[in-house]
Amino acid sequence: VRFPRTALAGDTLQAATQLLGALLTRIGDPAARTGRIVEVEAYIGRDDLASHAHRGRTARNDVMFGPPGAAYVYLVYGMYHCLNVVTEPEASPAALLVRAVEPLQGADLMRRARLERAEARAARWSSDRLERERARLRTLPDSRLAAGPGLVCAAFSITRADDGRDLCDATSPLRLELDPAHDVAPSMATGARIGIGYAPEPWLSRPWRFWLAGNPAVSR
DNA sequence: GCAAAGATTTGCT
DNA sequence: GCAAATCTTTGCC
Repeated sequence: VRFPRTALAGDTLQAATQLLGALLTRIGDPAARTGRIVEVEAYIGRDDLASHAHRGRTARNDVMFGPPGAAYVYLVYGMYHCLNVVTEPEASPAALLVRAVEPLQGADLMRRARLERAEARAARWSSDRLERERARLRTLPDSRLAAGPGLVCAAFSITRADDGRDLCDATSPLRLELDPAHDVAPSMATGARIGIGYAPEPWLSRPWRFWLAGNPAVSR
């Protein structure tokens, strides 16, 4: 089922409750990778000192200032990509960081994507380090394949090339889908955002992280 | 131009 | 619990 752009066009905290439980799909040929979004974080407006938008519009965060439904993808710590879903109307910079996804389809492809990423980087590694990584990935449970924002992008092969892509377009190779049969309300939990120690209060403690309590794919 | 930091993940102490 | 890995973006000179 198509994910309605209207669910992202308004209040970001409201949108978070819609995005939680939705499906993220990467089209492949012939197989696709699909998972349920089980953890998100909201970054809202120029005032939010934890948000990339707080210093205004730049080349990197440009799509945050654009229309809702676009993918905002950036590189953190020089090695991990993070996927955000842009919310709120144009010129109102806000987004939801996709922190964790529970694999539903194509977990084998996600595992392979994680492995290929390690192999691509292995040129500068010792041979036993690569071997250890291979062994670790072999025994990693499916539920941990995308259990973190950097891991979501590794498992779904998301890079800066996907920045700006329309996630609400039903023909997009990377897109959102609604799962009407799934009700997240009973297990939804909220808390402070993670990894924003640089931000002062009250932003540091804003309960803008949402997750499905008890789900094995939630980060940490 | 250059220096510093970062919406992370992993492994070791 | 702490530090390393790794490189783009940003801010300041």
